[in-house]
Amino acid sequence: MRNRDYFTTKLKLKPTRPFNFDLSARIFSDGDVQIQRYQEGVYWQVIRIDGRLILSRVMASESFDGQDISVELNSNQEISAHQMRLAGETISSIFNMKMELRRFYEEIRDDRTLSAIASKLKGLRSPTTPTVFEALVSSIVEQQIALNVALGMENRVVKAFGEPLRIGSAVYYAFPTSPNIMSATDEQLRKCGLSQRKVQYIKGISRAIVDGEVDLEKFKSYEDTSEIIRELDAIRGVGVWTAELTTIRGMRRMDAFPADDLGVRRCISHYYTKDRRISAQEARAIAEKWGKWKGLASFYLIMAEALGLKAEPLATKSASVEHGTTRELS
DNA sequence: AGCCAGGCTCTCG
DNA sequence: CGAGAGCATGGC
Repeated sequence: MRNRDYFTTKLKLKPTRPFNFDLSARIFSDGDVQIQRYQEGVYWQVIRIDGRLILSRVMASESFDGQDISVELNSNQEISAHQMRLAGETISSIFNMKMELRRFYEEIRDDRTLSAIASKLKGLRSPTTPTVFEALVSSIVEQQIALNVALGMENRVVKAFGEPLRIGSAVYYAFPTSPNIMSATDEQLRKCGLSQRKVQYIKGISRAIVDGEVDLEKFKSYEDTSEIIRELDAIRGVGVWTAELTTIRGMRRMDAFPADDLGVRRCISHYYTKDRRISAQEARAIAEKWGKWKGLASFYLIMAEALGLKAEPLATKSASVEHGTTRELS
């Protein structure tokens, strides 16, 4: 369909159950309106399909249980059926719609603390970036500094080097590709707030990708998550923490467990040791019960803390989650 | 004002 | 080879 100066088309998605779109998208409530954001029931961001930019608007669809999803695509060129299918897969991937959440809930059944939290966050998915590159770059920017500070820097980088897409009177930006980053000067990247070190890491990785020395997408086909972490860790600027976050956020590896992460440690100590600070080793011991789902379990704890869920909720209050903005964690 | 925040590398001893 | 300095910005 032609709408003024751009094309628009719609498609539907059927996530595995249970799926709570509002809860899963809420992490993007504070997102930038020109990059990715969830507001008034609609999530939007630019995705790249066949090298072309498409604005995606995602919302709950009418279905028997209210868990199906409707996506509206806007582009400057006609969108083929093939591209629609790819766009659907990308959106499905962003919200982890194919993840078998029920397996996770079964696995943690013996952990009453986490089970209580999970029952209040039923249907929550952890988000995934469309590319491994995006997860890796974001994680590097987030090293050491406060999350809100890092997110501000990331948004500046996206607006400075990401490709713009004009839809109607609005302009949106796609996350920069490795060639986009490689062609940026150090000074330009520094102006986004990055340290000289991080500029070197990010440009070095981008150059290695463009030169064909590194292929981040290939890691998705690895069977062993720890092998991915080992190889990522060998890259300059990437340590174990960055590698773990990259596998979780960029490859849906829910078995990775970022025990060194300050936020994860804080959440575990909040819900398991009455806020007594714990070592990475203690954190690992507690996480042992979560089996192959340690990464998702960590995400649930972080969301629980962000939403202000009580430590020992058993019974009384309803399972509804208060409306409120949370910090963007993806 | 100064310290710390979801690390990592490089340099010393 | 272990310990420590240095780094970016913003919130407290």
